[in-house]
Amino acid sequence: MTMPPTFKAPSDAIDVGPLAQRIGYMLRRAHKAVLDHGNVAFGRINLRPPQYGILLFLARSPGRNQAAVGAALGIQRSNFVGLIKGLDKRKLVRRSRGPKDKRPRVLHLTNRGEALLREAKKIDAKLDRRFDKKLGRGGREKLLELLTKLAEPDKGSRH
Amino acid sequence: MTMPPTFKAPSDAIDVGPLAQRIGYMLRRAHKAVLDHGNVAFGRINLRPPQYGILLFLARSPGRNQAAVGAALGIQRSNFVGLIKGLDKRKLVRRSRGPKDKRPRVLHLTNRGEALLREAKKIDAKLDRRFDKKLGRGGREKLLELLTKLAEPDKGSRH
DNA sequence: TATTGTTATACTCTATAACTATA
DNA sequence: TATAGTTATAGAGTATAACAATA
Repeated sequence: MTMPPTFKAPSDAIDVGPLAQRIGYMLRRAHKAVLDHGNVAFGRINLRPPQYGILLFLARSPGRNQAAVGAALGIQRSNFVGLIKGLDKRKLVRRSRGPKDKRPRVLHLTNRGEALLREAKKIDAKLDRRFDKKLGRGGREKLLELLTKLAEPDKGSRH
Repeated sequence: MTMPPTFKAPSDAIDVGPLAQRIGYMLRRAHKAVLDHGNVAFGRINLRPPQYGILLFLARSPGRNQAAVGAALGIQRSNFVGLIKGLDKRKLVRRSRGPKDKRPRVLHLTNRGEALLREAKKIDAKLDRRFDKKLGRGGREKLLELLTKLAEPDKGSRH
């Protein structure tokens, strides 16, 4: 197994050696690549990817409060405030207070929000086509399956 | 396809609906989960994951300068300074200046650096075993293959 | 002029503590 | 007292500009 040192000098691919086998490193690189694309694409309709996530979630599960939506998306409620305020100011979401419990702000998409979401979904589909081209047949489904397993909380973590 | 609203209330799994099918979202969740584990594990030997990456890279490719190592790891040279200084202060790496070109600082692992890297590799292997358990047989290899494809720069991006 | 390392700075994402108003 | 939203703040990670020394 004595291998000669590899110097993949020429093209734009860099030989990072054993790093290419590290899950954390490759997740970082892949996430950044995908995020960069998302920022550019959604930026055209003035949305950041997390805000698109909020719209998408509210279309399916309207009527939740901020804490619930934030928890589902993995965003702490304090950090959620800025995101949702941005959407509120643009009249993409409605934050109503119920007459019974006046603490929670119940979230709904407005008509404008639904319209923008339709645009955003087109952008998203375009992004997916680009990624599908890279990942190959069945690649996206397999990737999502594996990422879901990684993201699941540890069972019986005796660490 | 009229599906009833899904309320996966009980366990710790949250129903995020269509978000679970978004590559960017799942990459973010998976990356964070893996990073959290890495921070805890490598924190025990006072390393942050990017610093482990530097040691790993230098063991395989010694004698490069900061800009080269940073570029290979996807870290800008300005942001690389703090990371490498931390390793230098702990005598894990040597930053020498050649007599010919006095600008670049040529990087090598010290004996201490090699010793710590051996410890770090054990921690890394332990992390991998944990991830392998989640990912199942062949999961890690497949995941790395897909992430590599995603991280590759776009060819002929006509955007 | 270009390159290497460096500093300073800013912006995003994330994390924690503390406040308010409600319950 | 507990909860929901909010504010402030701090820490990573990342990005850009500018500078000094060197080539």
